[in-house]
Amino acid sequence: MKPLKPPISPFRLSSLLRLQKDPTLSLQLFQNPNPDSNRKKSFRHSLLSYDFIITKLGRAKMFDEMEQILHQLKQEIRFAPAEIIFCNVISFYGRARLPDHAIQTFDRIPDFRCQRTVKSANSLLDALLKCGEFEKMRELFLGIDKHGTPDACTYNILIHACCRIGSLDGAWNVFDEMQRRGVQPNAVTFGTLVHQLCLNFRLKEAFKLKKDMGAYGVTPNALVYTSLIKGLCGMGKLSSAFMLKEEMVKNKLKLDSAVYSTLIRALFNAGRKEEAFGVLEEMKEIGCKPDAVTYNALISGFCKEKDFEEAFRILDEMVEKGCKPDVVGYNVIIGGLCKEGKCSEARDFFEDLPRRGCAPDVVSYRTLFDGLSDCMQFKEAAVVLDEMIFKGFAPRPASITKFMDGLYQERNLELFSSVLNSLGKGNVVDLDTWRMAVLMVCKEDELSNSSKVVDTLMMP
DNA sequence: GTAGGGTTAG
Repeated sequence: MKPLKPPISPFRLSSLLRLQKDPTLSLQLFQNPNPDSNRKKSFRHSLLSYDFIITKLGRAKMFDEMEQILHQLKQEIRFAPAEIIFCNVISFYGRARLPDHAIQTFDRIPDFRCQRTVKSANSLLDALLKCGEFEKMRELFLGIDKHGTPDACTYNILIHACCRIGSLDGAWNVFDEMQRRGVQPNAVTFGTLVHQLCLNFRLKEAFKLKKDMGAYGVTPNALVYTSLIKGLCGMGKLSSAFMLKEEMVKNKLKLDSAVYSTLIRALFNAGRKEEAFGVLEEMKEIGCKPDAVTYNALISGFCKEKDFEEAFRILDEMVEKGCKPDVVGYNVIIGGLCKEGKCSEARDFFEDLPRRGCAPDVVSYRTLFDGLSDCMQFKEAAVVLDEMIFKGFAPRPASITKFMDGLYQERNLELFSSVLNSLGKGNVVDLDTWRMAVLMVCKEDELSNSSKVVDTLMMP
């Protein structure tokens, strides 16, 4: 007879949950902590366990399961959950572009015997920003006093929102407004503004702001420096960028992989590959581990040089060094191969992604679709299109136009009609593209006589 | 782990 395992304690469960990487296994553990036990008495989960499981499910976008746990948490009268749990849930929904879910979560916080403060309001503001719901952001901000006094974080999100819509003037207005309200700008405020100035190639103003920060009692941190370094690199001022890196060292700021990835990319773009390897060496010397972004910069560099052998070698090196290649790196290779007309190889590589433990994302599909389309491999492109629509992704409108135009040039009526069908079903075509397709059909007698195509177009 | 930076596509 198998010896009975002693039942697991809530405390032990929470530490198991913390260590469990797989969200599905975590959920099983949470729902059935004592599989051997016959006791059907419900397990008294700790608040920490709830916290862990909700975070894991949210990160994995397993929202139905997460909502189920939240429902269970609501029934627990033993404790009142901390607000941070809801802040996290709101930001998960924001990242997943589900603004209504984010709003609902915020509205229901009091049902959990938890007091809302400006923190969850800020989380919602940021989630709405990520979803591009600017009108809803405005609404929330106007009524934010119900939940607390706007703090630096609130204003920083608003500044970020202004930057997103390209209004630096608006950002400065918020910057002034926060000071009128007695809220001091902090490192994040300046980091956001400097970054935006650099994006707009307004380096001079960015550097002036870096200097002016001191008057607010804020010193430039690594993020401010990284923005400036990237800005300089973008203007081709590499030696200034390197000088800034040395200034970071002088100011005892830790150099991280972000700084180095920027420099490596810039060196490759400037055709100074050898120096890029020198930078990589320096990283090793100071104990800064290259991460996926660093390696991706190298992969991108090699792809631009059409040196795919080296690009693939970097992938191997990543695996060797224990750095998991990510979807961005794979997308770079797919795009690079397509650009060189090697779209069959790109497709083979794309199909190999699952085996390599990577799920293709919307960029992977779009890149491959565009590549096949450019190579006139319309049949293959159509297969990719169907698959991406099935996955809930959509091609860029310009890609569809180009693709349909190619089919039209080839007089490939059959594929034209079946693609229209897919596009209609997937509901991924905007009105302009649809109009263009109709026009193309009508212009072509041979095609317009085909009732099959007309039927497709008439479809609701 | 309420907010800001680095790699891809556009």
